[in-house]
Amino acid sequence: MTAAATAKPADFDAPERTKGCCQPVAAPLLADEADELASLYRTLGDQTRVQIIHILAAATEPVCVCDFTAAFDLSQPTISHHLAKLREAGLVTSTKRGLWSFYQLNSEMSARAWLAVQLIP
Amino acid sequence: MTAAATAKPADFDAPERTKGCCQPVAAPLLADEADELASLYRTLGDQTRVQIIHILAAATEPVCVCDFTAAFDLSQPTISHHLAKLREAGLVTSTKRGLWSFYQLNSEMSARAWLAVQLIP
DNA sequence: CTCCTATATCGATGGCGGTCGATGTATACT
DNA sequence: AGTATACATCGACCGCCATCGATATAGGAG
Repeated sequence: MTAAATAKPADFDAPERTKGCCQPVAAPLLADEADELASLYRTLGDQTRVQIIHILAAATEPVCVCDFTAAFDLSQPTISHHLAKLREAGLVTSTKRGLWSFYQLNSEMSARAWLAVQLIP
Repeated sequence: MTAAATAKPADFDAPERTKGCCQPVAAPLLADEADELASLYRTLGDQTRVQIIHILAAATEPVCVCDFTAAFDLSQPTISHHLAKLREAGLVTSTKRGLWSFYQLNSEMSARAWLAVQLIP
């Protein structure tokens, strides 16, 4: 039997070739762009950092580090580590005020990052 | 000197308390919701999976696994692993057709996942 | 100056995940 | 039957990262 004569068992055209099935696919993203995107997602791929962003998004003023250490059942170095990750990713900024550090969402973050952050309620 | 008498060195009100600086912060997200969000981000936090989503978003028909193995410089089990991750996350669906498996974006993925996927050009 | 507090940084540790080769499974062809 | 192909699964390895205790830094209080 020929392939063309058989009824199509699904609703999309199967490749006609009987050997190999390769169709042309979209050109890959530039490695830099794909890695930058994946890096953004990876930054947000941690429950604690999601909660930190949630708190910052709801705050009307910069939030003190001590408030984060009080809000999570984690050590102070771990909180500092997560805040540093968010800072390095450009998602938050920090200002020192005496002994305290205050964090807020970075108003100048990339549009892409802003959309990603907005998924957090 | 009293704290109230000093000029404010920044443009937001510092906590008046001299001991501790804790302000009320937003109630944390439910652990399940935060973890689900972080899990979604983590699924997209890999360059290869970003590229796979990019290819699927540009495709007009389901894409054969062999096209992915041809598009990446990775072993076939690794490609299968990434596709399985995307499938478990509900971002893609697969259909078998003879020897071949075809993948496409899951048209029924959650609204949140859809927005996250849309960040990939 | 001396002590205390708040935060950042350092080093070590444990676990998760990307990767691969080997193998299993199912389908097609002879 | 037997063979070949496409894909999934398994087991192991290895690097990255979240976490912690310990320490450094720096600013305020006495």
